[in-house]
This record gives sequence, C-alpha cells and structure tokens, in this order.
Amino acid sequence: MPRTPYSDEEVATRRNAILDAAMELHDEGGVAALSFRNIAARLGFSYATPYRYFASKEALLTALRARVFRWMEGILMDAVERAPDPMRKLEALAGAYVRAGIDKPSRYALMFFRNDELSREPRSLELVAAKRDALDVCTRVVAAAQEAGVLRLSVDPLTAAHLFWASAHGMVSLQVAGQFVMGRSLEALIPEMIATFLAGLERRADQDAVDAPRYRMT
Amino acid sequence: MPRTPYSDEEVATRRNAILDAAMELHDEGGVAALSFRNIAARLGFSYATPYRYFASKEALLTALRARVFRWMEGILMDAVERAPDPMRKLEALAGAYVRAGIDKPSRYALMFFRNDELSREPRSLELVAAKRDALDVCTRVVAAAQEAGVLRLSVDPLTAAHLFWASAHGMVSLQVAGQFVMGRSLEALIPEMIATFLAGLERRADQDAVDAPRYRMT
DNA sequence: CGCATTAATTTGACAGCATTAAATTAATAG
DNA sequence: CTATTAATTTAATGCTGTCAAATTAATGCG
Repeated sequence: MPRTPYSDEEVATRRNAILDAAMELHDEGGVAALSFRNIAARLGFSYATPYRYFASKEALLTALRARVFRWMEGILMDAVERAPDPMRKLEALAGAYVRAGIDKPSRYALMFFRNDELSREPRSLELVAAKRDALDVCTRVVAAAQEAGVLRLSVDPLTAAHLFWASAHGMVSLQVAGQFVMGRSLEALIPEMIATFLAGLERRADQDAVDAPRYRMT
Repeated sequence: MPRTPYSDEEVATRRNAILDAAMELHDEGGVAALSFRNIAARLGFSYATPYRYFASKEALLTALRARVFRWMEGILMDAVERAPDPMRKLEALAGAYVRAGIDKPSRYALMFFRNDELSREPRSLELVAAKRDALDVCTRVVAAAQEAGVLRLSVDPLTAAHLFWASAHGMVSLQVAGQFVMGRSLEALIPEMIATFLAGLERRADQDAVDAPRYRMT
C-alpha cells in the first residue's frame, strides 16, 4: 500500500541533474555562486530537496570534484591518443593539463582548493577512483616513454609521474593564483619546465649508471 | 571643537590588532573560523568595527595574505642564513619552504587559495611587495649558486627561481590537498624533486654548451 | 471510489555570515 | 555645559547551510 521509493536509476538521474546544474553554476560564477538554493532554483524545485540526494554541501562538492577529475582524465586521454610517439605523448599530456587548468580555472581550483582546508575530505570511493584514474594516465605515458627507450628514469614510473604532476600543478596553480611576476608568460615557462624536468630525470639516470652524483640530498 | 581623529599610528595599531586576532583564528580553525564577528568578539568590540579599518573581508584577507608571505620570507631567510655553502642554501631553502607549508597548511592555503577564484585580487602594493620579497630570497640563492659555480643554469636566475618555486609549490600543495596516492611519503619525494630539478638545470646547461639537445619543446 | 501508508517535497525556522544605514557614545574646543 | 565631529554600536537586509515539521504525491487495499 505504500508509495514505491525511487529506483536506483531514478535516484542517479536526479543526482546527475543536480550535479549538472551545480557544474553550470560553478563554471559561470565559481564556487561562490554554488548554493543549494541556486541549484534548486535552476532545476525548479525547492531549496531543501538536494538534501535528499546529498547529505551536505561538502558531499555535493566531493561528487562534483570527482566529475572534474573525470573531465580532466578525458582531456588527458584525448591529448595522449592524438600524439604520435611516446615523447610527444608526454609533451601533449603536460600541455593539455596546463591548458585545461588555465582555460577553466574554477574547475581546476575545485580539484585542489578546499574551503575548510583543515578538515579531512569525506571518504568517497568515487573521488578516490577518479583521482587514481587521472594519475594513471600520466603514469602510463611515463612508463611507455621509458619502455620505448626515449626516456631513461632514475626512479620508478609512478614516482616520476608524481614528480611530473607536481611540476605541472605548481605551474598551473601559481598561474591561476596570479603569482607569477609581471612579464613572465606561462607559455614561455611551461616548455622550460618540461625540458628541465625531463632532462633532470635523464641526467640522474646517467649519474646512477655512470658517475658519482654532482648533487645529492642527504 | 571636534573630536580629534586617530593618528596614523593609532590606526595602524588597531589594524595590527585586528590582523593578529585574525591570524590566531585562522591558525586555529582555518578560513572557516575567520569572520568579522569572531574577530570582533575576540578583541571585545562590536562586529561592525573592523569596517572602519578594512573595507571588506576580501581586503582583510589580502592584508592577512601579505603577512603570511612576510612570515614565509622570514622562514626562508633564516634557513638560507644558517646554511654554510651555496648548494646547501638551495637545499635548505626548498626544505624550509616545504616544511613551513606542511606545518601550517592553513597559512599555506591562504597564500594561494582564494574562495572567489574568478575575481581578480584587489590591488595591494603591500601584498605585491611581500610576494616580490619572498621570491627575491629564492632568486638570490639561485643566483649565488650560479655565481659560485656550483650550479650552471640554462636560463636566467629569475626564470630558474620561478621554476624552482613552482616545483616546490606543486609538491606542497598536492600534499596539503591530500592528493598523493597512499604510501607515497613527501619526505621521500621532495629530495627526488630537488635532485631531479637541479640535475635538469645542469643537464640543459651542458646541452646548450656542448651538445645537441636530447629533447626540446617545439 | 475512499482511505491508510509511506515517500518525496515543500515550507518554516534557526543560526551565522557580510554589509550598509541609522542611532549612539566619546572626546574635544569654546 | 554644549556644539561638533569621530568612533562605535545597534538595527536591519539579504544571503547561506541545515534541520524539523507540514504538506503533497503516489501506491495498494477494501
């Protein structure tokens, strides 16, 4: 005799609709424009309805973050697929990452910047998986370059991928935050960064194989 | 016959008191705990009083950001002074930067993360100067290492300082944001990053001087 | 059909926030 | 003591997230 609950697909559809609206608002006006009330108004229902589908705003932001990581993963995979050889895949990967971050700074900020930066992120298998898959794209390209013999590594590919990611992330987030001094253009710095980084990986491989290191951390 | 306005020193004193309280609150509970009402309550006056000294919360955050950059500059200078030789100064600089960011993540986040990431930062000579001075510490150390002959550069010291900063920033902010995959410790990655980066600078200097580049961005 | 039952949604309410305008207090000079 | 002006406080507005209560909607039974 009772009313039947929504099926899983119906719930998923509504969750997706909420996330679609949230992404639109976020793209348009940043995280400041993202409120349950705005989302509900855009979808035409009341302001408390999202609570049926997301326990809190933090939970909604976590789901949105996962979406943005998936979006970035798609961009990276596209760029890698289009590039002809392993070295150009590495180049394309870094370029696509940087371009995406600069084209959509609010999305990039959502990936990494948190308002309550002291509290731990709520557990979300979805988000963890999305992050892992995005990093995996990078790791695979690095490993492929190594296997093809065009990039010798002094560290394992996962470590190299982390370092590569950190370099690119540092560039993008400093740029997005407007930290670079006047007259420095990112277009000029990014190739420098990539070239320096790759040369550093190779140099250290040489040193490990041939010579005593010129510089070594204690 | 009128009441005399506050002198510049009195105004500065009150501004400083507000910023002190703001820094305390921010250190304790992050940016979420930082409200005009909390600051005023801690100082024992009413919630609208800060508006006499800061036009908006964004203006207060800008002033606080400048303070944090000054704080970081002091940490970097201390570390550099203590180190005996140019190469160890570079090492100490990077180490101190990373350690400061990880020890005080909320301060580090304040330096670079903004809530309304789309709007431009309000003009503030104070903040611009603080940023420049902090970067100058890095540039000087890089230039000193170059002049001492222990670090050959393929780019000018300012560019190298930017790249160095971006590398360190990428590591710290990924760590602070909890992005590194399980089992990766920052303590292990940071020396890798520094060694790779410095080796890359030198390798490229070698290539420019001696040989054809193994890899070059187009 | 009416009706009970349960899900989904809406509405109301609360506390907190930034911000501005009006009201109030404090200090000074005649 | 009082007029004048600075500094502060209070009031008020319109946001926000969040929860509880009220309401609407859908279902199956008699």
